[in-house]
Amino acid sequence: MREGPDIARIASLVGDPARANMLTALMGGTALTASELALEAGVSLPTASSHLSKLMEGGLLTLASQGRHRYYGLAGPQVAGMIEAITGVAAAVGPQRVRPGPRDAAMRVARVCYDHLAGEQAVAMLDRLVARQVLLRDDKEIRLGPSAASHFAAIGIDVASKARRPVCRACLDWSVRRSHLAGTLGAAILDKILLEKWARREKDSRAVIFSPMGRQAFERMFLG
Amino acid sequence: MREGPDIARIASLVGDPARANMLTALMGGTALTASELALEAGVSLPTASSHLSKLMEGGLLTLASQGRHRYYGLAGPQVAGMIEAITGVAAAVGPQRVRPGPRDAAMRVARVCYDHLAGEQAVAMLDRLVARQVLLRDDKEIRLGPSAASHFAAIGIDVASKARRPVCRACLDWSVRRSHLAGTLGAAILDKILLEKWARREKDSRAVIFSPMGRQAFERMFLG
DNA sequence: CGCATAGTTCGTCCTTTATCGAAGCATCGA
DNA sequence: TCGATGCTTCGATAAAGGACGAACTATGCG
Repeated sequence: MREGPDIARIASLVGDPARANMLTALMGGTALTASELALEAGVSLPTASSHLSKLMEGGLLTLASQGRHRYYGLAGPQVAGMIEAITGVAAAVGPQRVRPGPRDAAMRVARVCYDHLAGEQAVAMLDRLVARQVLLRDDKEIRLGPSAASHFAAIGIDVASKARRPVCRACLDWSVRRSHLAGTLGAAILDKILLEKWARREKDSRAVIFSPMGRQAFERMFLG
Repeated sequence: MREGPDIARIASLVGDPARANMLTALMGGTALTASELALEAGVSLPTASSHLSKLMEGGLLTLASQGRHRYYGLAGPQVAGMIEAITGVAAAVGPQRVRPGPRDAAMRVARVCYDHLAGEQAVAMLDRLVARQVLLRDDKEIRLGPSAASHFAAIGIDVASKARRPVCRACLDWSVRRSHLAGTLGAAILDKILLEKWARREKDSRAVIFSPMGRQAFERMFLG
């Protein structure tokens, strides 16, 4: 009964625990089926289906049907950004969660944030790239340094801006409370990490686990 | 029953229409009393009071008691950023609101976004400052240009970074879908506009109305 | 064609919570 | 000290919406 966009409608979609768990799961970047999301949210299939249709109707999800599988994914970076913003507030406002647990510890070290790497590793990487002046940062803004093109070309990443999306963007890390690298460059680096099998995705989690070899390679490449 | 920060808890706080209206009202940047917020949200005083204590408990608001008045305000820029992010998704997802109305038209032109200016005017200003190289922008990142210090000093704004907050930050405008200027510089410019009485705040709204004289002065200063 | 798997729809139960009137505190002004 | 105003707490009511089992639809496989 007031102005502007219907913010309560969107927020209440995220405000249900089952739906919040689904959205959080989808922050991993890969689309999931209804059954997987039901498991993830800890509800029955019918319940999950009902939630999913609400999220669809609200425009927060996209649906890709492949045979008898229906893959649900986040509707876009804007939605992902909103989830991260809410996560940030939730983390800042109340460490009233007890039991950090081993799952959370791994998440703090390295995890996927929609399409790029987040966590302590990612924050350290950005710090190092800035210290070496591959990237330049003024406060929270990041841009490419003079040596960036050749530096990333050497490891097979083309830094020439192609998409409408910014090449590098700062993304506030909810666990460390400092920025890590997002944007197409952040996404490309995560691709590289997984392609080279330096790390693997933990099943049913956003956590990213580096192998000992992979960690060395990553550190040589980005933290050296 | 899963990982990380309790995002559903925060989102459900914003997910109630009455509370959403209150938070939207507080995006104006000024703290308001419980009665004002009750009016704003269209609910009775007891109902508003109940909502406010929930928002307080959730850590989204701060409270300043002055005599028998109790002023509620947003807990900080992080909360404001979250609200803007949700607003952005809501605006992108569904222009299913009919009746844009005169209120909304004014809002699109110029409005307050927590502590800085947003809307078409603000977007135009940022564009112009970038074109004149007072500010430099790479994609979505903004930093000061060489002439920035002297340029802003001339109109009484000290650009030397003092607070922990970044001097300039990009903030995505939900109506125009492009960035405007936030950060301490954005806040200082809004202060200037109101101090010089180039514009006034519309009562009970985030809209900012420029006077004819004020508009000229503003354009001379920032769009010239 | 028939069975198995993936998913949605329907009907019903039940918890959650938003709402307001009335009464209770607290602070100000005289 | 005594109203008056601003706000909160209490108690009762009503409505919204989340949960699941059972039945239904659709796709794939043999």
